[in-house]
Amino acid sequence: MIQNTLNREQSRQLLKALADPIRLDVIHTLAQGERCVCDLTCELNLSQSKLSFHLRVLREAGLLTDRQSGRWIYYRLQPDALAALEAWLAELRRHCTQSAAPCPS
Amino acid sequence: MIQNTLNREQSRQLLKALADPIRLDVIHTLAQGERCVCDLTCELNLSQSKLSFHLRVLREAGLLTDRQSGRWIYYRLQPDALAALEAWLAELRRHCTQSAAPCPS
DNA sequence: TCGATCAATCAAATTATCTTGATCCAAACA
DNA sequence: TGTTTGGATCAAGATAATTTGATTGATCGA
Repeated sequence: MIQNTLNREQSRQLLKALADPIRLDVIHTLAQGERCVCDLTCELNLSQSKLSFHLRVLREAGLLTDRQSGRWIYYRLQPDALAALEAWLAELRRHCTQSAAPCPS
Repeated sequence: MIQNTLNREQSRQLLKALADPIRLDVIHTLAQGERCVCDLTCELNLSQSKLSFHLRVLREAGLLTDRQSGRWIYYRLQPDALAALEAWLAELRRHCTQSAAPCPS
């Protein structure tokens, strides 16, 4: 990921992709290292097409990349995407804390 | 917010709450400071019940707090929630980057 | 080449989320 | 007290996301 400031739509996609229990499981599993799809279906006990659906969401959000080797496809995490989201959050927070003056009661 | 390590469910709620364009608009508006609901409906051009729905999602995720003054209800951002999510992401990323050894091709 | 395996994709069914309009409640003011 | 206003909530309908099972294409081994 070249840019480190996400636009609104990119950050929204990342947030949405992460806001799902199954996809968080995938993320946590891949945090331990690269896996092929068939390993993931076993470890996470998911049907093939279900996993494939969630992998696509994560991939399209930029959180995962894949590579093919023979008949297997390996997925791995893209920690840059997490870093970018973190930076986006930090930026948002920076704006927030500047002017927190309450309205007069 | 007392704890600064979110559990899985809390972080998922935060992520989901933020993953919506209208709610991001609300967040950005409140980043400029506290507002009452009627101001928000004007500024964001939303119907009363629609805004109310989204405010509830944000409030229940811990991103907003409200206070009543007379017949108005003022909402304000809870930057701690953003900070907590940031910390959660950082922690996740820390786990990721440790063992990124790819499978043998 | 044939059969088996890995994994993406599609359509249909299910489930979750959002929107709309109506109703209700509390505070304020006449 | 009666009326108005700000805002939450509810039920019904609309839309979006997820799940399931079937199909497809590619790769590999026999």
